[in-house]
Amino acid sequence: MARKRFDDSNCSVARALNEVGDWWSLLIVLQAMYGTRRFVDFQQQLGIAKNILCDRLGKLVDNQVLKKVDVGEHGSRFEYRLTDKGRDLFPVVVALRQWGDKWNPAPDGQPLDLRDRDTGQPIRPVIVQNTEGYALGIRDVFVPDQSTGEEQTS
Amino acid sequence: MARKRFDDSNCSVARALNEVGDWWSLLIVLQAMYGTRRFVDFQQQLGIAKNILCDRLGKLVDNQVLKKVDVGEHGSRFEYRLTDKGRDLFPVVVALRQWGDKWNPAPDGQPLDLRDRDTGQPIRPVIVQNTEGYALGIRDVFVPDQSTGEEQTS
DNA sequence: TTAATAGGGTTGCGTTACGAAACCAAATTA
DNA sequence: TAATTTGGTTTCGTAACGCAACCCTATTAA
Repeated sequence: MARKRFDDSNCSVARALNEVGDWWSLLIVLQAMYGTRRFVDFQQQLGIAKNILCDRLGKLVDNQVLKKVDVGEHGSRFEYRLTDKGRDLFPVVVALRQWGDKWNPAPDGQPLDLRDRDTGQPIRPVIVQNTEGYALGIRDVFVPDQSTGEEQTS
Repeated sequence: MARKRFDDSNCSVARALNEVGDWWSLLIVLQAMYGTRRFVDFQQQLGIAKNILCDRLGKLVDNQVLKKVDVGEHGSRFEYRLTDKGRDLFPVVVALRQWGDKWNPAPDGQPLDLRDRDTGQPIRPVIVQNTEGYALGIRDVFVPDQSTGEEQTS
């Protein structure tokens, strides 16, 4: 049977995964954040098959994560650029990177650290915060019951 | 040919996606964060085929995102519980949820909001921050050149 | 004490997606 | 005019997905 889709799921995580939840899409977005814009560059930097890249770029454009721009310059006719929606995946990608660095450190070297362009300082770990900015763990949050507004035990 | 794997990739995002980058794994982790622990509960709440669930739970246990606990109580013999590594995916999941809520809002209702158990206030959007706590976008960060320590243009 | 039920899987099998290589076409460049 | 480059599409073998059916062990009900 067909692979399950989550387009109409009432879970926003599922809907998000429906757009960027496959093997390649997030990596393409990551490359785009590094500045990659052209088809061949994505292909070479990711080592992805062209038909798959084609498919993913198309879907990402359909989902408005990327936009396809026609640039009539010297052989490279199109560029794929991040939209605001795509750029908004920055915290997701950074959080995922930090998780990977922490729990599956690269065998051969130091983790890639991102730094603040202004100060040159490393960035903070991405965390969930309450309104005062304090870190929250899983047990520190709850989902309010829609009907009563009361706290419910998870 | 075999599906591409990223086990030994020097990119930590790729290594992270290798563990939780498929359609179901992150949703399983999400359910676990909601408190689900037993096989049948995962199955019913996610609507996932049993063999797929079996496979994913096994991989998540192999990757130490979940741990399988033998509980000899009244028919339910095993529980799958988050490890510290699994709990550390909290910011990733929350960031993904917020992205999904923002850009693909549920057709039928309000977004699920998480609240601070202590104050009852909604949580903040997950962002990337510099050492002072200020928000950073893609263009505000750079990857220092390993050899020189100099800033490089992205 | 046997039968029924529930939890947790495994097996088969058809459908779909993935991925490498080959092929294609428009636009440049040599 | 020929050779490249960019951006694709096609073909086809392999791997993964997903449903249904079956299986085994404990527990509960009759």
